[in-house]
Amino acid sequence: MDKTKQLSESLEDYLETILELQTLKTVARSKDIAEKLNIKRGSVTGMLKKLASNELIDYEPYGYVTLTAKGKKIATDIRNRHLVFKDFLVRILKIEEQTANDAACRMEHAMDKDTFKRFTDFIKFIDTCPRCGDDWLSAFASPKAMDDKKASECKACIENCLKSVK
Amino acid sequence: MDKTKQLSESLEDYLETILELQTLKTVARSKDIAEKLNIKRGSVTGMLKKLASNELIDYEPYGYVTLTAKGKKIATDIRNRHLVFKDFLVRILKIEEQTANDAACRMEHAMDKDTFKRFTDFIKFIDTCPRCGDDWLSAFASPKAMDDKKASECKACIENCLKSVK
DNA sequence: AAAAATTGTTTTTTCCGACTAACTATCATT
DNA sequence: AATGATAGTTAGTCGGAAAAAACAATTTTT
Repeated sequence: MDKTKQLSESLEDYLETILELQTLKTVARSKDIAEKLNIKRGSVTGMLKKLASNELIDYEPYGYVTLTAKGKKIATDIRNRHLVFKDFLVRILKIEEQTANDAACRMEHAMDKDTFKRFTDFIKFIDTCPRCGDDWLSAFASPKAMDDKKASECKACIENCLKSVK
Repeated sequence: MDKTKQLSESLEDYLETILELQTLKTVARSKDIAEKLNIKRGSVTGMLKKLASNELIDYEPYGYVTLTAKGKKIATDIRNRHLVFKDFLVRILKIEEQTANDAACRMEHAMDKDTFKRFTDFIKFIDTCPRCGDDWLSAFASPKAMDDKKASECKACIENCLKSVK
């Protein structure tokens, strides 16, 4: 069992899709996989075989596809990455839904495990540290955020922040 | 001139590498490109032809490779993305140099232009807003960052922050 | 300038992941 | 149970990107 072996982005996407279908519609059908991934039905079979040969899914011709424990772990992992990046893009950077989703789809493959962990920690930090509350987030989101600010404004802002944590 | 045409990640990596070599060693040699990208010499030639046919580099067999204006713009763009991500990973998330570099290599292809702009704005915001100074960064970096904090600690922290901006 | 070493190219092969088209199994309807 | 519709599979092809091996040009060394 070679833990160092890692999947192509493509195979990761299949796993993610299968997980999604499996939870959404209780079962993953080849046709739906094709639809979600925007590829043709015929392309799916071969990939399913590949996933099966890696013991990531249970699959036999004409049968339904289900994730193995191993496959589910990976799939859940990737979905999680997707959600974290999308959340970051939408909630913090204020990127529009669909654009964020597309970017998240690519970002989810880009970080090693440790780096991703660190990233999630950072988001959590932002979400819990009182020095970056909602007002802070909106300050960034506001159009004039990047303009020069007078020190006085900053002072007022921090005083306000201080009040809210008393 | 089809502006919507976009390059594969692979071709983008070639451009980035050529730019790097060009600035580092004044000239990009096929062999060095291969080395940087960890591929064999023989694979480079074909890609150079492709880049040349897209008018992104000036290239003729056995000659040196240089970026055209068009190619240089793209290359600079990508290098910029690389640097921004790497800086974020190293300076803010405190990821180790080499790991950060690898992740940046992948992230640099993942965001559309607007999303990336927004990301850089966010970093700039973090770097200029007095509510997130160096002490704030270290607070995240410190091992106990993610532990629960007493409100009193937070209060003291913000008071400190306030002082420094007076 | 000739020999040797280095660098660049060509050609052929391989792998991956998709497509098309034809075929087969399964399901739904009557 | 027969018919047709839907879903899944097979087989062959293609494009992209890299590899390997053989060859050609260019430098370097002497």
